[in-house]
Amino acid sequence: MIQKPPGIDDIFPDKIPLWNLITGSARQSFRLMNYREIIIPVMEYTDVFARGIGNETDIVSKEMFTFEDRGGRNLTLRPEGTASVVRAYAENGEYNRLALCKLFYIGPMFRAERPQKGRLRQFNQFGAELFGDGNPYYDYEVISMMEDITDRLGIRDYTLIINSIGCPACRPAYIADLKKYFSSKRDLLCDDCKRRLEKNPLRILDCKKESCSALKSGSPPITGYICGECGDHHSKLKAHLDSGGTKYTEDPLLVRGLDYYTRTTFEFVTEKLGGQNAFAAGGRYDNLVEQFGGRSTPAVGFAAGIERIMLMLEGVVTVDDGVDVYLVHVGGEALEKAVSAAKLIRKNGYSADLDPNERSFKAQFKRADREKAKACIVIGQDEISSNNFTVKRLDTGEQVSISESALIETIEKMVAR
RNA sequence: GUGGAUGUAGUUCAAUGGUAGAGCCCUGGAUUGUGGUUCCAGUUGUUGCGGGUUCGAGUCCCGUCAUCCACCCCA
Repeated sequence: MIQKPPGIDDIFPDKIPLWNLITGSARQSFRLMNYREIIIPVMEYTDVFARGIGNETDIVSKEMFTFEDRGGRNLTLRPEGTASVVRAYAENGEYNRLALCKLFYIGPMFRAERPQKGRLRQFNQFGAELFGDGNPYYDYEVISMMEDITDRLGIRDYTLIINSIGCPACRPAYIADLKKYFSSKRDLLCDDCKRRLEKNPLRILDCKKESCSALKSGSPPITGYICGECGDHHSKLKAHLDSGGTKYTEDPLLVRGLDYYTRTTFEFVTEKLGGQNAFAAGGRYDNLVEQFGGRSTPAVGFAAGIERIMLMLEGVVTVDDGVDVYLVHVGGEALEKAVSAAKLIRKNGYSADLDPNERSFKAQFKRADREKAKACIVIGQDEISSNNFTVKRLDTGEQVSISESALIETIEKMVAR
């Protein structure tokens, strides 16, 4: 038996209603906020991610699907969306000129991690990016957009965590002191953190080892370092969140695994996903467009994991999408009548299905039931001779005999919920 | 990448080292034109794969692949 590679899943029809509910809610929310869709490539030059996300990050250093194509180009399957969108935006002069540019995307991402609950090697994200304005209102806008999507989906059991990690003007002093602090405790750190101490001391704050966690409380809080402008930005964001009625928790220890963030970072976390507690996250990245060779452009955005949201909604949301009409026929002549009736029904926008084999009424009704049909049309000897249709509503059992001219009207009544 | 657990019918699970089974699902039927409930009957297996031990392996051992969980990391 040929199998799929590890961590790569098929999504079968029974999951599609939930999938559509989630992506549909996201699209709806994006539309209301005036974001427009962009479809970005599934692979890029490796450099897009290496420079965008940061060479020292785990994503780039050990989680990418990277390969050489036949022309000797070094390509990578995208591990996230932001770097690609920024590359597309910076590369396209038309869009790069715009004073303000709001984009969203939906699609698969790839990371070569060990699969487990809520963590796949190919997974899907939707996300939004805004370019061209550093106003903290827009940090609020993308956060509230994700809040709106969870709201539409009926997700209540989550926490929004926010933080400011400063900017290139103020962060270096913080990192320097952080390094100083943890260096004095070096012997107590785990091996990973000893390495982080050299390469990216901020990441130590993300370590979940108890021994390292215990040291965090004594570390200098970032709040004491961020400059006036960053502080002002952060309080304005909080003011917007407050007036929008958005609940949040401040966590000065929230640092994210991608190097490009400046000022605002945020995460939507839940207890429901086991080890993988974040289902959406994002932040501001004011220097990334410039890094990609575009003109200096402030930007902010977020991404959400569709499969993780599906996990949260499983069992809570049930959607059934059966066929509208199932045609039951007996006798060769009846089949032809069923075929033309089915065509008429579909022409009027209702789905219709039938079994072309000569099977008993009972068997066909059973099939109709399994297909979750809302109504059946019965065509047998009686209907042939009277030139009528028998239409039966499956939930109530109500049944009527009508002429072809009344067929669509009758179906409309029975199929409407 | 590290650690632990688990792989038997489509599915959920049984089977002291001694002939591979059950529920659900699926197919058909219950006096031949009506589904969902009920009753009856029936189909379904290279026991993940490859070695080894044994008279004999689903069961014990080794390897391998995959899944799940945790670490790690992140959406």
